Amino acid sequence: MDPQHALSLILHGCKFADDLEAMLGDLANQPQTLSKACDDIINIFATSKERLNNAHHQPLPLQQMQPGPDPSLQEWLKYGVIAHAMGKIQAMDVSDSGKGFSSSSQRSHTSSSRKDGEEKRTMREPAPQIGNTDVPPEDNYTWRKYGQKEILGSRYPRAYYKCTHQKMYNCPAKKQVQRLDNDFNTFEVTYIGQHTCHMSSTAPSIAPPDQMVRTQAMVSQPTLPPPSVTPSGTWLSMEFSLGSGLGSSSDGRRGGDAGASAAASGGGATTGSRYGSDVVDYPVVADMADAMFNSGSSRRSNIMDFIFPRMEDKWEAGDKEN
DNA sequence: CTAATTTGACCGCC
DNA sequence: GGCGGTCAAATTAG
Repeated sequence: MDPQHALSLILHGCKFADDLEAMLGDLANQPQTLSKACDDIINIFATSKERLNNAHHQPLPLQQMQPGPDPSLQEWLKYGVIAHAMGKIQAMDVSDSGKGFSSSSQRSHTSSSRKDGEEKRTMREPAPQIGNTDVPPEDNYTWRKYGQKEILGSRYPRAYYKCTHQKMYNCPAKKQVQRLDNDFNTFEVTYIGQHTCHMSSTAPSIAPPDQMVRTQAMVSQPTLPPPSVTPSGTWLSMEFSLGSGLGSSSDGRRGGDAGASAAASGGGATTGSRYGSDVVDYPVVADMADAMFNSGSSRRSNIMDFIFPRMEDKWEAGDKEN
């Protein structure tokens, strides 16, 4: 129904607002961006209000919003000013204005490690603004996380993966994933060693890193998201799935950090199955939570708490089928 | 129950 | 000695 989409809109608005709050500090010196963000939030809420009021008049399901009726709205949902703002911030942080988010800094350097000639390929993977921001490149291999470490001078931990079939096939392939400290939506992925496991089941074929780069490049293009893939694709959308997953799959997790793993279960693993959960597990959510809630230490739930509890079941019923 | 993730400990290199 | 990388026990998820 439409009200439901209105609700999701509201959630988007809440999230934006929350994100904005978290980024107030960073945006302080960008009044115009702030203003625009406010506009967006206002608009989102206004639109959702309209939706609610005109629910019966013009059903405009979020999933089917085609550019036309509400292009701007769609834009907020897809790329959100805040996302752009963050890009700007990051760009500023990086200290040059040209590069921010979703630029084309695919691979940076290729260096060979000193240890026994193991090849080491490092590449930057800009996390897409659309779809699952949390999912670093997908390379048709399945990885198993075997460690995570705080790296000196980096804000974000580095995660260590090895090929899932390492034991069976003695596959030496490993990779390290780490977010740039000044660019939370850019992953630096380092591949070490080559896969010797060309198994058909999980690893369809030899997938050279290039292919992966292509994949992620495709994903990271904010231009034309495949209409069918991401209905409400946005860097926020996964957080919504997180939200629903959180509420549904767990009635209050263990300690405090329920978010990440819940997101993992709900997050989008596209072709590879495990891979998703591997990486999602310290996803941008956590990252953003870290980066954003740093200042305020406010959880993302203040407003959402009202909304989520009763939305979850609806959502999980219709929205997610994982 | 099995498999994967988490996380502190351990190890080697700089 | 500090740091990055890996191991492995404990824990969690499917």
